This record gives sequence, structure tokens and C-alpha cells, in this order.
Amino acid sequence: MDELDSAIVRELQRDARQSNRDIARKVGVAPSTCLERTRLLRERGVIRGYHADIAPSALNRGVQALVSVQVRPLSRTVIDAFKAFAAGLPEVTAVFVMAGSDDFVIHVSAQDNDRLHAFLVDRLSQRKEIVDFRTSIIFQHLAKHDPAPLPGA
Amino acid sequence: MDELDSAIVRELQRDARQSNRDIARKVGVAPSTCLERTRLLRERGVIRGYHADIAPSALNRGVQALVSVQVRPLSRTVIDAFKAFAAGLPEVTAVFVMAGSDDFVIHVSAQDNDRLHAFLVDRLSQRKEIVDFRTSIIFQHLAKHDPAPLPGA
DNA sequence: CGCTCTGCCGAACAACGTTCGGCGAAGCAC
DNA sequence: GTGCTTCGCCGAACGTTGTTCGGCAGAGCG
Repeated sequence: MDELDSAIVRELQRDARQSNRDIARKVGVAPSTCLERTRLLRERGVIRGYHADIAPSALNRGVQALVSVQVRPLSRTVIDAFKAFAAGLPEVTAVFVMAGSDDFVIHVSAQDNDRLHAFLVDRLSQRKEIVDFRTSIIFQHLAKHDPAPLPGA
Repeated sequence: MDELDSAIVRELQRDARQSNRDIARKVGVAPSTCLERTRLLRERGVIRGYHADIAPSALNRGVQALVSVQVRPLSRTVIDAFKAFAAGLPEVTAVFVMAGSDDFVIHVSAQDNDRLHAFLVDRLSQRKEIVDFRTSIIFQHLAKHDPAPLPGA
């Protein structure tokens, strides 16, 4: 992970669909070199994939929420099972396994408030290991897809 | 947003760096048609961008947390200012503007616990509009980059 | 000093992106 | 039904790109 790798990664974070030649030119190496570096980054697991960022409303996901969940007992079995369950639900877009008073935070999106409510009542609250959950609606969601490098790192 | 558009979007969510020809073949149209559709999706704002998914540890972001923040007074001025402030910090990877008992949830990542703590104490708690914040460490973060379509949507 | 290894380069060829003219189906007025 | 218009898809063509590979230069080392 030298400076060249970082530069390539930064470019791919910014725009994953620009041509390898463009990236090579921007980072100052030959296209073949850039391609080989990218291949290695992928192989090493640094680059995990390339994904289009889609407007949620276009996917009929106009309403988003964060759901904090407590499960009991706090055993590996229960945690893994709930994690797999949550990750498998189509309304769930992300699962955070947490330390602190909540065991999970689940990022959920649905077409409208009614369907969000139905999801919570019909799907989520069915699970017996859940002892409590709180839902907070998301008004806005700003994601940084090309974060500035950390200071002093 | 017909079935063809959806199929193209799905493919680009799955792998944004596959060739236009591959996508065209998978969704069953000519490459030129696929390209035109993709161009329109981008123009309409359905596709907002293409980004590489990078392993956080490779970016020196081994520790992640969700920070729930309350600010006062709850005016547009204060909310917008804090949102811009948070989004500008390099440790911040996402900002959620919330309804409910918390006004913001901030997704933060740092190199280690010390630097996370330093960030919270030196940067975040400096802001006078913050009346309270709670930090929860993230053990695991599962993100679904190609979510299954919503049922009945 | 000479050897080896590593990583970068440039050329070559197959594959690709992108444009454009044309064509067929759908919708509509009459 | 018939003629007209419009729209979206197709396939060909051309410039550009991805990908491979042989070679070379510099670093490290004995």
C-alpha cells in the first residue's frame, strides 16, 4: 500500500467507471502498470468491489430508518442467527453489530411509512430473541464516497 | 424505470466495472441500447455515481463507531451548520439527519481507539450547539450493495 | 562486481465504447 | 383499415481501450 496504490484507490473511490488509461495518466504510470496494481489490490482484498450508487427513491425506497435492536441471550449463536436473519431481509440495506446498550443497528428502507411499519411489526418483531427495538426515521443521509485521508495516518 | 432499466441498475450495483457489452448481453439488448439507457439513468439522477468499495483497514480506519448527537436550538441554521461541519471532517464517513430523540447519527472511523477518542474529545465536543452525544463502537458492518428488490413494489 | 529479483514500460492485438443511419412496431387521426 | 409520425432498438463502423508479454533498468545482496 504505497503512494501509488493509494492514488489508484482514491481514483476508483471517486469514479469506479473511468478507464484504466485515465487512472494511469492521473497517477502518472503506464496503463499496464496501473492495471497490474489494480489487480493486486483486488487480490489482496483492499478493493472489495465496485458498485453503482443509486438514488433510493428510484428503487422505491423513499423512507429510511435506523432500528436499534436488543437481543437476548447475548450468545454467539443468537447474535449470528439474528445477523443472518436481518441481512437476508430485502428491506435491510445494512447491519451494524454494536457494542454498547444496543446490540444491533439496522439500516432499513421501504417504499413508504406504511410499509416500513408493516415490516417492523410483521417481520422484525416476530423474532423471539428481540427484547426491545427503537426505530428512528432518517430525514437525510449524506454518504462520503471518497473520504479525505485521515490526518497523521 | 421499466424492467430493462431495473436490470441494468441491478447489474451496475453488483459490479460497476463490468463492460457495457457484458451488461447488454445479460439483460438481453444490444450494447448501443444498453449504453443509451445507462446514459439516461445517469442524466435522470437514478445513477448517482460509481464507487470502489475499499476495506476500511486498508485506509487506516480499523475502528468504527456510530455517534448519536443532540444539538440545540433545533433551528435550520444550527442543523445545516452542524451537518456541514460533520460532513467536512475526515473521520466522518456518513451523516444521518434524524427524527426522534437524536438529531444526528454520525458514522465515524479512525485508525485506533485512541484516535477515535481524540476525535470525539478534540473535534466533536468543541461544538457549542451539541448538548449531548453518545458513542457506540461498531464490531461489524455488513453492507448490502445489491439489495434484493422490495416485495410488492 | 556480477547475479537475481522486482516492478515498470511500450508495443501489439483482441475487445470495447460510442456514434449514427436505418428499420420496425406502436400510437393516432381520419 | 390506411397512412403518418414517433420512439426505441439494432448493427455496422471507427477510434479507443483492456490485456498480455518480452524486455529493461534499478535495487538488493553476496
